[in-house]
Amino acid sequence: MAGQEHMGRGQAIAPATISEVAAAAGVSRQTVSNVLNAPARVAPETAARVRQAIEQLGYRPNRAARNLRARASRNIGFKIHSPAGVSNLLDRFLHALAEAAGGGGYHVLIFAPAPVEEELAAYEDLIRTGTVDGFVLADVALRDPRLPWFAQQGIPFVCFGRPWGHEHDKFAWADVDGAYGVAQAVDHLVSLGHRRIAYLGWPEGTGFGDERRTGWRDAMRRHGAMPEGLDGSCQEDVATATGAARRLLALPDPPTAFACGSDTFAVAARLAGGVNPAGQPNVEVVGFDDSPAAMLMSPPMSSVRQPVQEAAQHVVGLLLNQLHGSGIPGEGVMLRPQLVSRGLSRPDHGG
Amino acid sequence: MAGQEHMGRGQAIAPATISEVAAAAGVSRQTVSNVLNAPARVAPETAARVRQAIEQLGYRPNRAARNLRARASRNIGFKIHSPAGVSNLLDRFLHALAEAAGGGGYHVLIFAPAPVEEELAAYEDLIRTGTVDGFVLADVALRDPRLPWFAQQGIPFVCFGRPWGHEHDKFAWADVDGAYGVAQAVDHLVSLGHRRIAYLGWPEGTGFGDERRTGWRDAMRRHGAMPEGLDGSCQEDVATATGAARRLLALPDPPTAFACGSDTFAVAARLAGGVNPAGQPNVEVVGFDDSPAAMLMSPPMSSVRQPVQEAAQHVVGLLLNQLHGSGIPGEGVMLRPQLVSRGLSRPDHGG
DNA sequence: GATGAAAATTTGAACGATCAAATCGCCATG
DNA sequence: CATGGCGATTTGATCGTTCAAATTTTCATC
Repeated sequence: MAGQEHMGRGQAIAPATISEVAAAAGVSRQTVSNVLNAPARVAPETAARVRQAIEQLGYRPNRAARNLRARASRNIGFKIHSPAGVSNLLDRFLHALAEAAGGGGYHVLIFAPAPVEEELAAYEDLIRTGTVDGFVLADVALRDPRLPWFAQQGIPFVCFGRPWGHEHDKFAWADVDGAYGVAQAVDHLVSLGHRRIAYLGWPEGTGFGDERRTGWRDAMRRHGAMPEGLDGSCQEDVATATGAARRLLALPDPPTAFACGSDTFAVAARLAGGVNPAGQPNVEVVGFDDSPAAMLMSPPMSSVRQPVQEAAQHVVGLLLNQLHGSGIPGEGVMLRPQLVSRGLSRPDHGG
Repeated sequence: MAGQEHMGRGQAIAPATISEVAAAAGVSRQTVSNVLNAPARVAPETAARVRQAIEQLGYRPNRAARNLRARASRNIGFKIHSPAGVSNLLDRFLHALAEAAGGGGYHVLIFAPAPVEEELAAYEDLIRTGTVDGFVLADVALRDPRLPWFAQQGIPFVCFGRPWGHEHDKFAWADVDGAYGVAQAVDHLVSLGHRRIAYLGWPEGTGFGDERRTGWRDAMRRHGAMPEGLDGSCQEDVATATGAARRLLALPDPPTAFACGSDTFAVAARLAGGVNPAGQPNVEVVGFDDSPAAMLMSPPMSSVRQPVQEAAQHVVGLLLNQLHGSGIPGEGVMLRPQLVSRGLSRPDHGG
């Protein structure tokens, strides 16, 4: 009975080798290898015999030996950074990344370089030792110096996020259209009856933040609303952002709603707006990232959700294309986020 | 000039091998190896010459070859699961894990088995192929069947969380004293003048949740307060938990404060309690996990913070001990969480 | 200067897989 | 019946490193 049962019970694991399988099946090493990697070359009965031996011995090809011979690790490197803010975007992305990588026979290897100055050295080390075949970058900054450096070194990589500050068609990336997302937020707020819609997000210079702000401004103009004076860009921490939102609300003609660059900003906007005697927020707020906190707030908050799963799939696809030689390093994929609308959506609001 | 400069610029990377370094330094392969792995065996001037050659060629030992020879991957496997709730505990843990592993020359390899039924097969595969040397489990359930299975298979592993439902001294683990944490929360609430302190957490059967509830009950008794009727255990989603909290608040002698099993429960308790005309919450709530949301709430919420960094360090230490033969698989480390007290802490609260 | 011990270095083999080339067996064809 | 061709299988070499054992060098001692 070939079986599901485990054979060695309780002992430390000493996996079978290809030679042991070959001996058990009465064939040579190479034939076993062919059964697994080029079944067409093997006669059907031989293949069956070999497969049975594989089952019986629980054989699985050794990864290190394969890697050595193939000069490839089948690992994707990902630098993990300390989480900040309420968003769990990176969490979701990492999960999706592991899933997508697994589909292609790859694994995700995470690392956390202790001092920042050693970051480039850490990347270089992982590549030179053959620990990973390439990288996924999820924290691309404006004019990120890593990108040209990677390219110059011939290190394969793909960005989750556009290479802001560089020519987009020189690097591989998958990203979400932030301008479209914020425009959706504005459209939603307009449909609720709002005209004075402020923006709360990062100050000029983050790339993705600038795009989101542009999305807000363009959408406002499209609706014939005036964005002037309603830009509340500031640092992404609640204290600062709450202050910025309060300043806007103290204007002679204050905003009745906020479109925000992130859920952290959105939380700040809600705090600044306060609640009316019925416990309802005085300002309508739409966040970005759809973090768990958005749903758990009272009342729940609308937020723009990024298609993280698709993004991860594209990122992995682009990287594998590069690794298998069939892809160019200058390829971009743009995805559309989706507004998750929450709340009672009654337009009898401001005024 | 031995250098920081990179040498091959723009070309695909073809790292130097140990033989090339040996040739450049005029020594044999083994001497180069010794310089790196057993410097005491090499004459000082020879070592210097070899080191210079290493620098010049940018040599880094190939990981696959090392792994093959050493029969070890120096990788720690970690199954990543979809995030849920406001807590970013796992995020923080994963970051700390990668950091701790890196300190010991290891890396963290994450994977996400698609269907749950294949989970054990996925673990087995990673071990049999030598892709990882052991596992860290951060999602140990009550009577988790993986633990005895791993032990029986001789697969090294360490749990972040106690092996509830099994004999604790049969497995390796590091965990945080949940009872102590909730007791701290109760102490804090008592010091604020509260006596009627309810508990909101998971229903019987999670292990860690049961311990936290016990911590609340024991602390209440220690203070001479009566926990009876104030246990609001229910599923961990906001709708359900809000309902449970409301039922408690509707009692003839309602609680004035809540100690909670997680920040998600705590958010629900705050929602159920509502705010007074001044915008202040009607009930005092202490959460667990100190998620970003706790700090961002208005007013900020106290929460019990787990020493994730230390936990990760211990987890890695215990695993490496097992892998290096000097550790037994039945060792546990208990850590103390710390209450992060927030808010204006004015004791003039309850009726 | 011979002797031996200790230090320094080198050689050969092995880890487990796959690639490339060689060999074997079989059958159709002339 | 020799020949060629083709499918199936095997052999030898190799990926880059480290272990174990062998060898060479150094140096103190008598």
